[in-house]
Amino acid sequence: MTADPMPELDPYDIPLNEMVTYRLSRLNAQLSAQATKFLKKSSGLTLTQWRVLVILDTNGETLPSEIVRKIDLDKGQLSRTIKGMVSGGLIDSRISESDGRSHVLSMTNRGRELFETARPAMRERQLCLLESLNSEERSHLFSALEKISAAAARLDNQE
Amino acid sequence: MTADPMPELDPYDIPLNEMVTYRLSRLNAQLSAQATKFLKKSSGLTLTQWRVLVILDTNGETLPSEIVRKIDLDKGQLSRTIKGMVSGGLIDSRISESDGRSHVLSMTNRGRELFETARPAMRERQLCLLESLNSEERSHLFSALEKISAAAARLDNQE
DNA sequence: CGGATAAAGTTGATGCGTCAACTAAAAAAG
DNA sequence: CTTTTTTAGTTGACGCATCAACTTTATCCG
Repeated sequence: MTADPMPELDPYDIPLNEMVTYRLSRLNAQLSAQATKFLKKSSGLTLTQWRVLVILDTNGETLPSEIVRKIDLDKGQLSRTIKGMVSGGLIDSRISESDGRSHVLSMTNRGRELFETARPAMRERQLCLLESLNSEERSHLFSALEKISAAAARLDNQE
Repeated sequence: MTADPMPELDPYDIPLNEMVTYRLSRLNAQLSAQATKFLKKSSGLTLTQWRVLVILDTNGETLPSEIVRKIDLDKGQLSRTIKGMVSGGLIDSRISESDGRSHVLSMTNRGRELFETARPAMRERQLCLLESLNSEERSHLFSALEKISAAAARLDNQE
């Protein structure tokens, strides 16, 4: 547990004791800005709209509550996103017959069209990112992310 | 809070065709929400305010433009953050004598006080997160993040 | 059955992150 | 010394992320 050389850290220029968290946040910002740009250029979709369409594509008719569970999206944010997508004609929403609280969502033709427009670039991008790591590196990465997440969860609980 | 801790990956039809990016965004969300909570509880500082104070602590008097360069913060966001910090008495801002455009920032006593209040918990947290990985895992992680970032940059450039 | 409880969504507030248009001041170019 | 270009910072707009309060509808349970 001695100090080990961290790549690219100027000793006197380390901002926060935040190296790990800071790195993650920068990379995430870079990636999501890029995804946003790709989507905007190809289809005008936002990232959240895209994610909703991905779910609808794979699952068919879906409830907002399922989406919340699947991608851990805040239900408030999702509610607003859905509102926008319905009024933009990307999806339809109808009240479930079996549960008056639930809204059944489905893709419209227009939604499908935009989705298919965006898909190739998104797929290509995903592939390019994945291929920058070999499978060992990838599994190491996922394992490290998992460990950090677990450590964070422990911190949350011990409070 | 994840629904599927590790969604099964079908290499052909990737579920959220976003595995890497999605994972990173979730972990980042978890970490930054936690940092926000820690700060709110200990000192009432926001994450950005905290980062600015960290810089001022390490560097002493600093210009906004330097902060932008150091932590890659959007200058608009920084401008607003500074405005709030000045009006909250956390920092002082005076026009530079050598450059009428530049604002020299410095921590006030109150800013220092809040900073020192928050620091122990933040330090402890950072340590706990770092210690969840051994030094080999850590260097692998950083290297993987670097590779992904480079791949993303290549994608940006080839456009 | 009827009251407590939980789940599905909606809405408001706040912070973070990015982009673009703008002002003012400094530096470079001519 | 003026014109042009950069740089510092401000402001507005939008999307993403979280939390909290609230309404409506289902469900649990005595």
